[in-house]
Amino acid sequence: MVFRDKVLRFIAGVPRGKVVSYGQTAAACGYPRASRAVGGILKSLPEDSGVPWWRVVNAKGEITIKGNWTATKRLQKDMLENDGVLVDEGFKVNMRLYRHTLQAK
DNA sequence: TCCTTGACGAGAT
DNA sequence: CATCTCGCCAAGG
Repeated sequence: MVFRDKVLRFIAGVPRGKVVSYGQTAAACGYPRASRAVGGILKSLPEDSGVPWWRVVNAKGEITIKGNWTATKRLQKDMLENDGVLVDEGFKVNMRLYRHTLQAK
């Protein structure tokens, strides 16, 4: 199992209405400090991956997307709101309310 | 194999 | 709260 696959699998496990941070995802995959790598993976994520990439935001709960691949801040915001997650004007979500936590603690 | 790239993060200023 | 700096890492050229 490659890091990339573990990441995708983890994200695929994030339930609707919840979000996770890049760092949290990296940690869940065994690399607490590979948050940046996670971003790199999502950047090159195939469109038909079926992975809910929009449920991944940075540690502050902010949508930190830059360019315009298939994804844009606007799109991610729509996807999240469609999930029932509130996104404010600054493209931020309240992590305290929506952060997805693993079963154990 | 070395070098560059970021959808990052935590801390200091 | 806005910036800057530095550390971390998988991927790709």
